[in-house]
Amino acid sequence: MIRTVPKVSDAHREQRREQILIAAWKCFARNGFHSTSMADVISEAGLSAGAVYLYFRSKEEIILAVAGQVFTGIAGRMAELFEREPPPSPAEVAGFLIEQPVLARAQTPGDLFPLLLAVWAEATRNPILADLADEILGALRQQITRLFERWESTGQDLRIPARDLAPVLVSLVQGFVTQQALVGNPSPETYRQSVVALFDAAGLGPAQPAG
Amino acid sequence: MIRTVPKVSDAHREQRREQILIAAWKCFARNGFHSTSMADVISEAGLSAGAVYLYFRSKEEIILAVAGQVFTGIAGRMAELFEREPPPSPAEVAGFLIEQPVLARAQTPGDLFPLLLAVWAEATRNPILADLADEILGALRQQITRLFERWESTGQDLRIPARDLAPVLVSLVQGFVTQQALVGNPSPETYRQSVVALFDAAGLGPAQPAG
DNA sequence: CTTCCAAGAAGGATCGTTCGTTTTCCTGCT
DNA sequence: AGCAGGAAAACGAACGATCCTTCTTGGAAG
Repeated sequence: MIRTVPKVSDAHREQRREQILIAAWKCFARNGFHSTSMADVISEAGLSAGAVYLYFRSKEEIILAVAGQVFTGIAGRMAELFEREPPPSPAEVAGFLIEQPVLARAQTPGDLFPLLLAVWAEATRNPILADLADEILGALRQQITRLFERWESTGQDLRIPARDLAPVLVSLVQGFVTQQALVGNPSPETYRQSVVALFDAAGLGPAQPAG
Repeated sequence: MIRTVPKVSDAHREQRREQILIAAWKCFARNGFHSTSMADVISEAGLSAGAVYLYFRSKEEIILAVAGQVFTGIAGRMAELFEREPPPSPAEVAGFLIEQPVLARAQTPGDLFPLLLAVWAEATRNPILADLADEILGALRQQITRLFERWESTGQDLRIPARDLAPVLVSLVQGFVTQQALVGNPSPETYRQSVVALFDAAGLGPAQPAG
């Protein structure tokens, strides 16, 4: 009986997909989704057109894969924060949330921040990305909300409904990414300090751990 | 002597340009810059290809014109705030800055917020737009900074350097626009109240208008 | 009649994708 | 162990579609 055996292992196959995604990431970060051609991605990956289309069905599929990595990559970085005990203060939460994209930026193949702006813009018109953005953003807000509620349950006074304050935290991150991508400042340190100082002044600190 | 007389007045000519820009605005807000074809703009304007190219040299020129309107339109709305006497508190400034894009959104031909995301994304790779963004954002920050300094000079305590707090205010607006464009919430009222409450709690209120 | 605006078909270029061919590498037999 | 067979992977030229732009033609206004 004749059995067809995979030419290369699944691991190798997954590695090839990663190679293509990294190339696409670089191109998309540099020129956005619609100004990079498949020829750009193919050239950056050092492969041929036919090879790339063995691993991805279309350009759209590559876009969705990269955008998905961007979303889940950043969201995944936040996970640790939400498990902390005792619950950190809003000032600490804000400081942490601002730090993460900066750390992620240093580890990505292409500049994360312009790519993030491209993903947000694309999510306003691509239904699949819109659903993903809704899911990720909703989960992030909900986890921040729960963190605030836990913080309140330790006897602290939030003064603002937790679910209303969460989007403000998210804004502070999104706005920082936007301004950094657009004009390259303010610096992460300065910005984080200002935000933390604001929350401290609002009685939503301290950075001092309760204990 | 033969003199060439304009067939239509300059006013009419400017009106035609506006007609095309409004059509382009709608298309760009719906599909972004690079996913709308000139055929889309031409069709939306109810004109012919040849006619459109009588008033604009290229698609790029239309993109720059629309993006310029978006930038200067929003920046222009803020102008009144910076003239106020006595200087408004940071809480009032924040509330005002958040309100303006919402008011502008109701007056634009197409949805302003997705278009704004597209403009920001495009500004990260188009040098001309990058310069414009740098100029507009820089001016906005500087005017906010000056407003804070004036507020401090009335004896109030800002607790954070004015030039460091300004980008935080900008972030709160950018983040709100981003979240509204992505998931349609939070509502302007809820968001503005939360931000104002935060600044009030930080001693940067009151939101009560002077007068 | 002259002049200019508008129209829309056509041109030239680029794009995403496919497909026939070549190369590579695993498998099974000698 | 080494060779032959074959299937999968890689290549890259080519295709059809779409894009931006131009240019010729028609018509309206002064």
